Amino acid sequence: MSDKKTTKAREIARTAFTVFSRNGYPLASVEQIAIEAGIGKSTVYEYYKTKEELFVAAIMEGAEDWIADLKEIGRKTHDPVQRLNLIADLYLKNHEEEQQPGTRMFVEVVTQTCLQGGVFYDRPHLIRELHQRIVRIMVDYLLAGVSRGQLRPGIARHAEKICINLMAYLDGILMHGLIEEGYINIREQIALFMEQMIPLLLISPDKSINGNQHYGKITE
Amino acid sequence: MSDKKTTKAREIARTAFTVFSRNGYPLASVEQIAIEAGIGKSTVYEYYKTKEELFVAAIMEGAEDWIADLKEIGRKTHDPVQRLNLIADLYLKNHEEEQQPGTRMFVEVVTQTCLQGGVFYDRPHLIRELHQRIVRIMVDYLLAGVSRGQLRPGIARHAEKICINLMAYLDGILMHGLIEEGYINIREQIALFMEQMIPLLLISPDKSINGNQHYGKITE
DNA sequence: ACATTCTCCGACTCTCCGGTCGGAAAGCTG
DNA sequence: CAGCTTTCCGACCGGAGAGTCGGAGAATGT
Repeated sequence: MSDKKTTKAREIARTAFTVFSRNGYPLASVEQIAIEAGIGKSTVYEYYKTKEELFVAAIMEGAEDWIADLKEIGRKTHDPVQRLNLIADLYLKNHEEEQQPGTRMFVEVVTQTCLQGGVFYDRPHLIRELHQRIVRIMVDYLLAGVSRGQLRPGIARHAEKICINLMAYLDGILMHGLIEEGYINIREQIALFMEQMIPLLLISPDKSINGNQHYGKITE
Repeated sequence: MSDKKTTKAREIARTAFTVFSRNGYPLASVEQIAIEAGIGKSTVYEYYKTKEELFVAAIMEGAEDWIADLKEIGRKTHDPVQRLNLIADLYLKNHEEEQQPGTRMFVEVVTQTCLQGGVFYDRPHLIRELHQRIVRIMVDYLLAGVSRGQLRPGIARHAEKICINLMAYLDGILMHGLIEEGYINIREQIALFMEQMIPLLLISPDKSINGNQHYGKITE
């Protein structure tokens, strides 16, 4: 019974995720979520006490998927450069997905975290913990690259900063992609960025040999 | 009379800007804006037909300030590296300002542009034009740097992409700053980024001489 | 001082939506 | 089938806020 209940609760949270990402928290009505989940509005309240609680559940559901994808990369390859490129691909995949729900939800999270009266305004730790779990995974990838002798030892000290900067860039470019849909070519933007960034991390100063071939050369 | 009227209209738009940036579009009530502007709610409607129209005016008011600051940089110095660092400083200033209204408004603009029912959802051209004006200014700075022989000619071809990437990064890191207030040191993050980025643009491969001294050395 | 216009706003309406409640339907037990 | 529990939901409540309206009061003109 309780098992059945949590399954249904997660189902509702998934539907909620799509509706929240499409309309944003304030404009997404519980009724609309209920309709798309094929249930009555009151039924939603059997599973979640408030709209806020439902939103938190929806975010957590989405975040766990994201983190799972990130960890999957670590299993797919042990080459640090490959890993970085796959991370960029993960963002890119999000961008190319219909409606870009992931990016929109990221924007929504930022809004709800920093705005007075936002859902996460009084629970910033929830978001911070997610953020740090993600950073941690990426830092581990960089450090593993140093251990394997492929990345410069010097970056170990800045590993966290580097990862945060990478995330910031990728989040930022996807947001610009939302605004300038069709005008900016996100794939090329990211390719250029990675092509410039990765050589800075490599142990060999000879970029032409170890350079990033993942997206093909962009610069001359 | 008409002159007086536009002055007051702009005054209202400025107040609206602070309220929208603090509470976000949906939660900011016209009444609250009226209170903070020291006028009655109905008076607001003398100047703006709808809440949406007021929001657009508020955004435009803020954007013009931002663009003016950006142009000011071009007048202050003609050194391209200086200019880039001053652009980063402009973002940083925004971050260090109380409440970070600029960043919040950027988030709000993204939300209102890409969400169904958002204010700019049906007028994406307004945002796109602003975006392109900003990109254009930054591109001109890069091209001027190439002309003066300080930046590599090769970047001219990618100037727009480079500027968009820089903006994406800066916007992204400020957003992460909103989430992780106090945990991430934005100044150091940006310093690291600029320190890595600028040498890639310089004509001389000798980074130790021409390197970016603006924030001081971060890497070893 | 009177008329006219302009600026302002208090009080109202109307709609939307989060959340509740009481009871119907379905499922389980014996 | 009868009794009990669990799951569901239609109908309602209350509050918030966008936008309206009619008139008060100030400013301007004559």
